[in-house]
Amino acid sequence: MNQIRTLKGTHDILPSDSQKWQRLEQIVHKVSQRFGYEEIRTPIFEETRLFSRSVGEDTDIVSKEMYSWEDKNGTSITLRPELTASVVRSYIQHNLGGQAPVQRLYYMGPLFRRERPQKGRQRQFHQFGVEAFGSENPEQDAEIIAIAWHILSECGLSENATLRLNSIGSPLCRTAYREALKDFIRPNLAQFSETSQTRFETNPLRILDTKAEHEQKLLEGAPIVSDCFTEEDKVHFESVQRFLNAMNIPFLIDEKLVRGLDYYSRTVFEFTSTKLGAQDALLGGGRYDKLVETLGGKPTPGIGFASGMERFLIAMGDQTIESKMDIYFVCLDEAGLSTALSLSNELRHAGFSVISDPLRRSLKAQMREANKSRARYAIILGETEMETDSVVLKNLEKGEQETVSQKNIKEKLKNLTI
RNA sequence: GUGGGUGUAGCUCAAUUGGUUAGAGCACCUGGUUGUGGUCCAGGAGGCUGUGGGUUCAAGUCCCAUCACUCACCCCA
Repeated sequence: MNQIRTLKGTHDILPSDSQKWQRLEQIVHKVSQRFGYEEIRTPIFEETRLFSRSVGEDTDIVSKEMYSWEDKNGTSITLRPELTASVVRSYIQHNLGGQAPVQRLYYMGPLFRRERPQKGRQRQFHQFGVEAFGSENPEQDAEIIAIAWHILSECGLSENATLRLNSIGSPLCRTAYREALKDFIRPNLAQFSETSQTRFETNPLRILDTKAEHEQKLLEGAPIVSDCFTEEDKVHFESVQRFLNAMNIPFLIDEKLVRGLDYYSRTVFEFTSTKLGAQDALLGGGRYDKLVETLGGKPTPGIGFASGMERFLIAMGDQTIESKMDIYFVCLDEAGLSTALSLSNELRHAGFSVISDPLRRSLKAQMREANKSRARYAIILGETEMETDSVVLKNLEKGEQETVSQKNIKEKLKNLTI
C-alpha cells in the first residue's frame, strides 16, 4: 500500500509558507480596500454552462482543462477555473447593479484547471483579482491598473514587472478586424500549423500569439487592430494611456497582446515578471463590456484583472518572517498543571500569546523549546513556586529572571510592555 | 496530450572502475550531577537507495519497465 499524497499539481501550504501567503493576502485586502473595493466570495463550484458561456467553448480552459462532473440531479457542475465569470454571475443574481451604479469588488481563492504542472502553474492554484462594474470610461481602466500596480509595489515587485497594454477594440471593431485578419491570412493558410488553422475558424486573433517563427514571418504586415478602431475606441485607448502617464505607471504597448478568454473587449493588459520561468504572467486582465449581457444581465460595462498568487510568491522570493511568542509557559510538576493552564489562559485573555508545554519533559527540554519558540519570556512553575503561589519570570533575551507572585504576573507583564 | 532532466535519512547532498555493515551536515531526541534556553561537547534515533523486473559471484551504481517530482512545449494567472 503506497502512501497517500497530494494529487499531481496540488500542494500543501505548510506553516513555513503560510506566513508569506498571509502577508500577500493582507496586502491585497489593504490595497483593494484603499481603492474602495469590497470583498466578494463565491462558491468553489458552479454550473458548467457558466464557464462555457463566458470563457468560451473553444478556449483551452473550457475545452480540455475543467474538472467537471454530473451531479446526482443531472446538472453538469465544474470546479471554477477562473473567477470573473462567478463574480459576474453573482452581480447579476443579486442585482448588485441596482444597488449602486458602480460596483467595486475584489476576491481571492482557489481555482482548478487540469493542466500539466510546471513552474508557476498548478492544478489547484490561487488568484486574487478585482472587478469594477458600471463604468465604461477610461479612468476606470486606469484605476484597475493602478490597483494592480499598487499591489505589485507593496510586494516589492514593481521593479521587475512590466506592464503590457493593448486595446482589442470594441466588439464591433473586433468583428471587422477579425475579417480583415482572416482576409490577410487566407492566401497562406495552408502554411500555418494545424492549431492555427483551427483557430482561423474559432478564434483568429489568437493566431497573432503564435510563437512559431515561420508563422510570425507569415504574419508580417498583417493588419493591426488599431486599423479598425472606431473613433471612440481610439479616444478610449489614448485616454487610458494618458491617465497611466499621469499616475506615473510605466507601460509598454504590445500589439500582439490578445488574451485568451473570449469575453474581453477594448483594454487588455498583463504584468509580466522577469523573476518567473516560462509562465511569466503575474497578472492579466481587461475590459469585458459585453459579458454581463452575455450571461443574461442588463448591459453593464466591466473591467478587472486576475493574478496568480503562487506566481506572486515565486517572484517575491524568500522573505521569511519569524513568528514570535510572548510567553512560553514551563511547568515542572504534574501537580502544577491546573495552575499553569489557568494562568496561561488568563494571560491570553489579556492579549499575550502563550504556549504551554504539553510534553512534561525536563526543565532543560522545556527551556530549549521556549528558546525555539522565540518567546520573549519564559514563565516557570515548579514545586518551589507552587508552595509560595509564585512563578519565575525569565527574560529570554537578557537571561535575567525574577520571582513574581501569581497574582501579580499579569500586571507585571503588562508593565513590561512586551 | 508531447518532450527533456532528476529520484539515496525530515531537508541539502556524499558513496572509487559494480565489491563487506550506504555516510556527512542541518534538523530531531537524551545527557554533560539537585530546577534553567541559545554556544560548545558526547551519545542516540532515523534508509527495503521511488517501485517492479533483469544482467552479475556481487547492484545505490549497469539494462528495461513503471511511478513520482521537476522543467519546457501548448495554454494561461
